[in-house]
Amino acid sequence: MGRHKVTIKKIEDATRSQITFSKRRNGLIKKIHELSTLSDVDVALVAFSPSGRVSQYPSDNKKFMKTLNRYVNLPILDRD
Amino acid sequence: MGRHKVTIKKIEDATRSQITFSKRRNGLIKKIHELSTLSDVDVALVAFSPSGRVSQYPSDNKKFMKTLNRYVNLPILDRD
DNA sequence: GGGTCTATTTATAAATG
DNA sequence: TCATTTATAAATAGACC
Repeated sequence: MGRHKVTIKKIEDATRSQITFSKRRNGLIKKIHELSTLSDVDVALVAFSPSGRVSQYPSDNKKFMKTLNRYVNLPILDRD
Repeated sequence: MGRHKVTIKKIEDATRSQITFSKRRNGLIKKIHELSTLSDVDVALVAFSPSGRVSQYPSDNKKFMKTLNRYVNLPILDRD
């Protein structure tokens, strides 16, 4: 989407990579919030930026860790 | 997007909720893959379905746990 | 339960403040 | 950097199989 069609491969230009990361991370977090709300489910996301900073969803750490722990404590056969 | 505009609130009908979950989860995982590839970054996702089954990204458990551990070991001040 | 179609909404690439 | 604009690509709601 956007002015041009984009091929999904690593963006070598660091500036463009960072800009794309910021915009798409925002879109991703919005979509996760929508999925979580619409279907009333637990979702957690961790995303490292090109510079190594981290974003998470949900922003509340207790809720975030609760979802991760729910995953970790799940019998492996019930995963995916 | 789609035939009608949708309000972001819990879908009470269980069947519609499940269908929406499946479709949007697929879209979400595609977008995460794109972000991860375009900006060459680590991203991890956990999503529980309405019936309690879990989906994850990346599907490879070692890569997945590596990203989670990278997060857990990060100094709290470097988060978000 | 997953796959296809398509009208329509939404995300976003590039350009610009 | 961070926000806004706008043309265009992409996601998806509902219907169907």
